Amino acid sequence: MAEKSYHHGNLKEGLIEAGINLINEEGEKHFSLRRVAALCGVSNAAPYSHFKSKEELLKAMQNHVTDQFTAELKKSIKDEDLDSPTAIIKLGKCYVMFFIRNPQYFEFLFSQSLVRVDLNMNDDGANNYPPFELLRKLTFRVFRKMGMPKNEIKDIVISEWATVHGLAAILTMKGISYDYDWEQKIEDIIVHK
Amino acid sequence: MAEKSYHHGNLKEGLIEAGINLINEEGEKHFSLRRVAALCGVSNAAPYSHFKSKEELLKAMQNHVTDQFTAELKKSIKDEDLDSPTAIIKLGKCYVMFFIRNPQYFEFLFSQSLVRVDLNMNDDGANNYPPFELLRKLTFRVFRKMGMPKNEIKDIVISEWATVHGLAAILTMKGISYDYDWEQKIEDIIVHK
DNA sequence: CTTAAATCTTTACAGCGTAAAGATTGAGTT
DNA sequence: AACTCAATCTTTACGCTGTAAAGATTTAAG
Repeated sequence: MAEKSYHHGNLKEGLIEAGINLINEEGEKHFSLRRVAALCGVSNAAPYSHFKSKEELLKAMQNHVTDQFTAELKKSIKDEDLDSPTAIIKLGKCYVMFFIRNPQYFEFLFSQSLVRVDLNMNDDGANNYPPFELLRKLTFRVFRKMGMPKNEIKDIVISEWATVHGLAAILTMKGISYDYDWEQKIEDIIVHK
Repeated sequence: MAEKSYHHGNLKEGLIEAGINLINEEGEKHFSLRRVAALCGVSNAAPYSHFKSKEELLKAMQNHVTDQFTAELKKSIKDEDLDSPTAIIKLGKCYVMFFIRNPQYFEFLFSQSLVRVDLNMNDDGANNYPPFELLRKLTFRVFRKMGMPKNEIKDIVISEWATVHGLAAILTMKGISYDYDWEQKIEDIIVHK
C-alpha cells in the first residue's frame, strides 16, 4: 500500500513477481527488463540496483518458481508411506501435472537452465536442483528397502526422472493435442514399466 | 565459387546454413538476423527477400536440422529386423545420442517448438514431427506382432518417447556432470523397464 | 547534523527486428 | 537486340532493447 515515492520499498521482490506474471501472460519472448520495470512503476535502469543484468533477474525468477515447484512436490508425498513405491508414483505424477497446469514454466525453467546435477549421485556432487534431489532420495529409500543394490537404483532414478521430465516436455509442447484425463493417464504411463 | 556480385545466388540456403553454424558456435542467445546476414556478406535487410521474419528463418533452420535428425534415425534401423523390439532400442538410442553429439540442438529444436503431434494417434492427426512418426510406426509394428491391443501400444509409444526425449533433455542440460559410457548406459536405462 | 550508502532517474549508445523506398540484375518477350 | 518486369539486394529510418555512466533522492549510521 506504499504511496508513490522516490524509493519503491520492495522493488527486488516486486520485479521478480512482475516478471513471473509477464512470463505467464505473454511468454518469455515478450519479456524485457524495461517492461518489468514499467510494470513496477520505476525507470528503465532501476532494476540494476538489485540485479546486475537481465539474466540475474531471470535466474531469481527461475529460483522463485523452482521453490514453488519443490513445495508442491513435497506436499504431494506429505501423507504417503515413504517406504512404498506408491510415493514415487505420487511424486512423478505431481512433477508432470505441475507443468500441465503451468505450461509456460517448462520452457522458462529449463531453457538456459540453472539446473546443476551430478548424475553419478556420489553424494558429494553439487546438486542444486531440489526436485531431482527429492526424487533421488525417495527412490533410494524405497528400493534399498527392497534390497536393490545402489548401482541399479542409480539407473532407475535417471529413468524415472527422464520419464516424468520427458512427459512434461511432450505434454507442454504447444501443438500437442490430447483428449485424455491426464491425471490418470500419466500414472498408467509411469507405472507401465 | 561465386565472385562478389549484387546477387548472392544462393542466399536462402546460405542463410540457413550460416544460421545453423552460428547456433552451433555461439548458441541461440547470440543469434541475430543481422549477424547471419553479415556472415553471408549481405546487408541487414537482405534476408527479408527470402524470409518474412526472423522466426521464419529460424523455422527453416529447425526444419533443416530435423531432416538431418530424421535421416540419422532412419539409418539407425536400416539393417534391423523391424518386427523385433531390438529395432526400437536402436532407434531410441539414436534419438538420445543425436543430442549428446549436438547438445545445442535440443533447446534449439524444442524451445518455441514447431512440433505438432496428435498423441491420440488416430491416424488422422496432423503429425508433423517425423521422428515421433518413426517411433510410433515401428512400435505399433513390433507390438502388434506380439498381439498387444492398440490402446496399450499407444501408452507404450508415449512412454518410449517420454523416456528418450527426457533423457536427451537431461543429458544436454549445461551443468550435468556424468562419467558414463552413455552409449551403453542409455540402452540399459531404456531397456530397464 | 553530517556523511555515506542505498536506491532511483536521466541520458546516452550500440545492437536488434523490420518497414519502406530505391538500386541492380537477370529472365522472358517481342 | 532492346524492353520490361519480377526477383533480389541496399540504404535509410524507426522504435525497442540491454546496459553503462552520472546525477538525484532518500534512508541509515555516526
